[in-house]
Amino acid sequence: MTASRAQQKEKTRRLIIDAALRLLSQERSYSSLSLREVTREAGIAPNSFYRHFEDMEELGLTLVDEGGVALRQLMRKARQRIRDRGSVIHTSVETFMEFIQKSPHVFYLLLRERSGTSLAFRKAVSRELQYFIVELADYIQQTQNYPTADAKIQAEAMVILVFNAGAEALDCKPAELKLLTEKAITQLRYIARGADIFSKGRRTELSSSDA
Amino acid sequence: MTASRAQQKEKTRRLIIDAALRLLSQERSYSSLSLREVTREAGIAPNSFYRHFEDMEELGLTLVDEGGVALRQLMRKARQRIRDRGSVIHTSVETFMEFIQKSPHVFYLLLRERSGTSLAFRKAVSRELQYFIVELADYIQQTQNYPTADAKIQAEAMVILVFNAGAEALDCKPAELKLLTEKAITQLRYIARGADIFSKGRRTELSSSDA
DNA sequence: CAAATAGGTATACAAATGTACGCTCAAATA
DNA sequence: TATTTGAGCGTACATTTGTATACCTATTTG
Repeated sequence: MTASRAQQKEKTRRLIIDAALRLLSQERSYSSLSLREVTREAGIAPNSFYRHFEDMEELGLTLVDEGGVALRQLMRKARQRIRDRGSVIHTSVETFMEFIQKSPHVFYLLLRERSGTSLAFRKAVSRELQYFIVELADYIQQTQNYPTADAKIQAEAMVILVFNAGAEALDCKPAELKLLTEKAITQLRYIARGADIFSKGRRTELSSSDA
Repeated sequence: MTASRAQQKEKTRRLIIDAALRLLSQERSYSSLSLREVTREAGIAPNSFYRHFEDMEELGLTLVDEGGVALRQLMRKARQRIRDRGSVIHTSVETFMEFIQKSPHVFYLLLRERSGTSLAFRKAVSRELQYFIVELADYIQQTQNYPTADAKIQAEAMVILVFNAGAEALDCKPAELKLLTEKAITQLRYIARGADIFSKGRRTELSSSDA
């Protein structure tokens, strides 16, 4: 029952990843973490870090990827809920807010590195958000059959606003959380409505030229 | 023609402020600056820093305040332009994008500290953004006479989207900048349109109960 | 079973940081 | 004019950092 070398290594790797994630908070950004700090928290020697990651940047990108996975799981859950209860906007926003409450550490990372100092990080976070945006745009396009470009612009605005609401949620008392959620929902409804009006003209143009 | 003591002190203070601002870039956040680094850039001794600021946080908050002043100047300019050429949305977005091109250092600061690790910083940036939001909400309320709460929610969404477009602009080639601006304008139009539809019902309710 | 491999550690060092202490000397005050 | 004040500097020190080098030892390989 001795663990294989690969298994043991993976285990330590996870120690590092979890330690880094644990250290993230509203008062602590990833870029402010030192290598030694992470290894200390993980309970290993500083040098052991290098057996798993080239440097802190590589670990960071790994964390962003992990965050992306968590986000996509969330997305799947939201889709399920939408099928069950209808109301895309309401369900999406609420699911996202629940996610932030449940795993804030991941959100700290994504929120900050999205506008951080490392281009690699910014790109990585942006890539994760694109999954959301594309998926949402698809949904919009299917149910409303807008032009693709319009749907994407709309989806992007929505994701940004929800993300922003999440950021605000971190600083607010639980009592205000509901209000905040409602605000985001209202904003998304504005967009949905507005985009609908704007695309209506072009949509009919398209269908008549298609016909 | 010898400088008074107070004048000299103010001069050095500016050296520090300007040095810090100069060090900010897409690759360098305020929180990553060291006190020594700033004084080195300013051309003074490390210890002299303390004659002007308690610590780096105090300097940072000063910078945010300065940034706020710059923003409000910009806002005034935008208002003037709107009077001249009409089209609130188009003019506002373009003015803001010009600002980011012209003084990106201030924007680096606001962008990052808005979601940074210091509550004091987050509050400071939020306060600066509120000026924008309130002003915009006032404008909306006056020209469209919506309920106050609705106007504010709408204004907030708009400011966030413009701010976000600014952040994206930092990473994009000058050629793509125009496209990005147009995207933001479209998003704001969605919101304006959508909010209009939504508030229409309530607006008539109000005026009939007033009459 | 013997040899090679590789995850983990201990020690060590140069670099950088925040800041305490004490000094200088020009401007302000009395 | 004599005294006080305070901005700016130089030195110093403890702390933390990333990482180079060498070593140990359990697993894997031949």
